[in-house]
Amino acid sequence: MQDGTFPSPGHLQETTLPINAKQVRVAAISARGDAFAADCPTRKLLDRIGDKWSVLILLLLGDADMRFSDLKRRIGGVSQKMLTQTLRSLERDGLVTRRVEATVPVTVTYGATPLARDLLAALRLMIDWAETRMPEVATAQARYDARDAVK
Amino acid sequence: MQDGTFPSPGHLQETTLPINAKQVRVAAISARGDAFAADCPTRKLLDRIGDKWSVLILLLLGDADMRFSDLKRRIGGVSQKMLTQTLRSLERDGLVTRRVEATVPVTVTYGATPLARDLLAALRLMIDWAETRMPEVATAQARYDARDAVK
DNA sequence: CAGCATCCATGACGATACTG
DNA sequence: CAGTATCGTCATGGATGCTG
Repeated sequence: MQDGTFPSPGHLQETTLPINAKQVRVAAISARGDAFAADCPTRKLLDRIGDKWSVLILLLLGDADMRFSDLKRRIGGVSQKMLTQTLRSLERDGLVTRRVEATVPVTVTYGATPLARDLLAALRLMIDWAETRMPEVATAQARYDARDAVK
Repeated sequence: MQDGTFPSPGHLQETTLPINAKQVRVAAISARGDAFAADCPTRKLLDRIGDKWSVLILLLLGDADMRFSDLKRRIGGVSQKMLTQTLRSLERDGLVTRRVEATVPVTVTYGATPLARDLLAALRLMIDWAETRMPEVATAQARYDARDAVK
């Protein structure tokens, strides 16, 4: 607590009066949401993007609306529980729409919202990087491990 | 803009264990690198991007080289253990450089590699989305929770 | 300053069984 | 078909103490 560089976490950014220059700087950044501050809600977004399935789901729904079973079939290794859970979270965040048709059995179709479509540009760039630069990462890992093994 | 297809680096391997025969077939059929297959190495990249601190670290190092203590000070809430651990992983992946100066006490400076700089474009787009669209997400959450509370 | 080693709580996640 | 409910496991990551 004596390092006191950041305002104590636990609450959303408050209207605490800046006392010194450092806090003024932090406050200025926070005006737009500072992902580096521990108490910024942006962290929640990173956590969401960071979970195991959100990105894959969004990428699929970015191409076309899909039914639950289609998503499950398309995403290798996802459990029914996690697919449901992740879809609920994405729906809650306003990134995914859920449409229910009262057929028998019931038909549920998911889609990406306009909000999600803007995010998709970034996600596609990310996946694109991952798929094209993967060999370089593998090479770097091999070299690191080799050097590590020698020692 | 979006073509819906990913460039094919053609890095299909059978090193990871498949879940069942059907998924093996799916992975084998897809001529393009398919991030949706359970055994695609791209998943590993997503996991890395997805951990709690990698993105924040990379974003900081994308702006300027930084020392360990600077990173720790700048990233709110990160523990020394996780900062070290994440930096090691990033270094192993060839995304971060580590330079040690034999001063007393020792000085360690981290930086982003060219490989990481290409990824940074995507990460910045992502953070930018998060920081600007956060209000819309918050609104969506509030509405979802309200509807949920009624029932 | 920049770590490493250890203990431990949390919760993310998978497997399984059941339902409208 | 598209879930809900429950249980168990395991990795993530925080707290703490020690070091060159």
